[in-house]
Amino acid sequence: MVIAKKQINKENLLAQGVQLLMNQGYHGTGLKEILDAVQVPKGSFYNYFPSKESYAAEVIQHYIEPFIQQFDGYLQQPGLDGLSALESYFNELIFGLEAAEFKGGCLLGNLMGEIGDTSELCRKSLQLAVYRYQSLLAVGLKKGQTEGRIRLDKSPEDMAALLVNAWQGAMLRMKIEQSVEPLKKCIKDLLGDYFRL
Amino acid sequence: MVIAKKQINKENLLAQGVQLLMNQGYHGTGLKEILDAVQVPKGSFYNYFPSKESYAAEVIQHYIEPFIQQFDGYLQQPGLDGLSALESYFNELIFGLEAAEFKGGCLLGNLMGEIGDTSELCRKSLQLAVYRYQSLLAVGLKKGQTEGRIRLDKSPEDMAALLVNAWQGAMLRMKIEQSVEPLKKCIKDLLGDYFRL
DNA sequence: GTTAAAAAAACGACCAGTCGTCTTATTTTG
DNA sequence: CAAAATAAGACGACTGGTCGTTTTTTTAAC
Repeated sequence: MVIAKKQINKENLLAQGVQLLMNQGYHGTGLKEILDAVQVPKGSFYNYFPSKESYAAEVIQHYIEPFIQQFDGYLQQPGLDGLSALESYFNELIFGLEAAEFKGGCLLGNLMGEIGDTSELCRKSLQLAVYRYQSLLAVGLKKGQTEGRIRLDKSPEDMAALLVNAWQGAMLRMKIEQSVEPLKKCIKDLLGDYFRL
Repeated sequence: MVIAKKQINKENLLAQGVQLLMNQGYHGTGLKEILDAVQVPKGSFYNYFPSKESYAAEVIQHYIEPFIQQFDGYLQQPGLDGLSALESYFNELIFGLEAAEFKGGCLLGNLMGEIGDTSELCRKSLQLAVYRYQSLLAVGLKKGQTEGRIRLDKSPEDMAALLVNAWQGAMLRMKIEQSVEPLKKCIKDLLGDYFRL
């Protein structure tokens, strides 16, 4: 099958884009670098994507999916309450970022800052990705509320928004401090204190 | 005096750099664009700065100064307690960002994401700028503590760090939502609730 | 007239995107 | 069914232009 090969190429392009765009940014990454890495000829790129901008918009969606799956895994785990699921999930993230030596951070945060208000296409894609992510975190927080572990006087959505925002900021701090300490403090402040019943 | 002209040129370059780097990012802004804007010939750039990277590192410091002055103004204002100083300051920021139609956001946040872990020079500059800013916010929080308006069981430094992080995240959200709502919620959650006694 | 600062010109490398060409599928026709 | 016609996909060379930086020339200061 040739159609399969095409899907594989596209998948490879997206996966490589996640890595390169996260580490070097949108304007800091050339198409050639991406194409060389996945051994796709320059001329073929535009058979897969109409433009670099549209490609980046797809990369954004491709990036967030695993995170949603990962947290959803914790959420579905029987015998694990919502608050513990959140804690376990973020601890795993922190562990991974430490192992990766704080490289890259979050593609969403990086691109929001770099092109969040200059590329309409990417802005919409970022909006959707963050919304999906935040909504899922809100589910975990709501579960924690019904289980009596999380305060009830704040809406899950509002708490999720604060959690996402503080986490994004902590990721930026991680990058310049070269340490996961900001991440740990962020989770401790919110999940370990502010959100707690 | 010719030395004065040189200082003016350098100042103009830095001021223009703040605007362009904030709105378009590091890799998204060419030297030519900056130089054209302040009418400095391209060949002259390296009489002012050794490299683009070093220039950006200086732009970062040039960016944060007014914010420090602005908040310090509120802090010095007699009859204004620490918590109110923080609230007034951030409300003024929000007002300004709304008037500017959410453009740019925060140079520090944007550059932390884009080049915070690829340019060592800028990393150090960002580190210093954030540290200075956060320390000043901590002074305001500490003042609020002695005045009995802010909780005492958390250190001013830790609260300032959380405030900076959440604010950075809220700025990113502002850019993609094209709304100051995230900023308002961020300040309300932290200054209006979590930090309060 | 000598020295140092300023600016023009030039540098190779790279940018996103397009070109015509060649190869492979798909469809049409007998 | 097979052969011919057509369309779609793959591809590397190339486009004009811009990148950050360096070299060379011009200008200004003393």
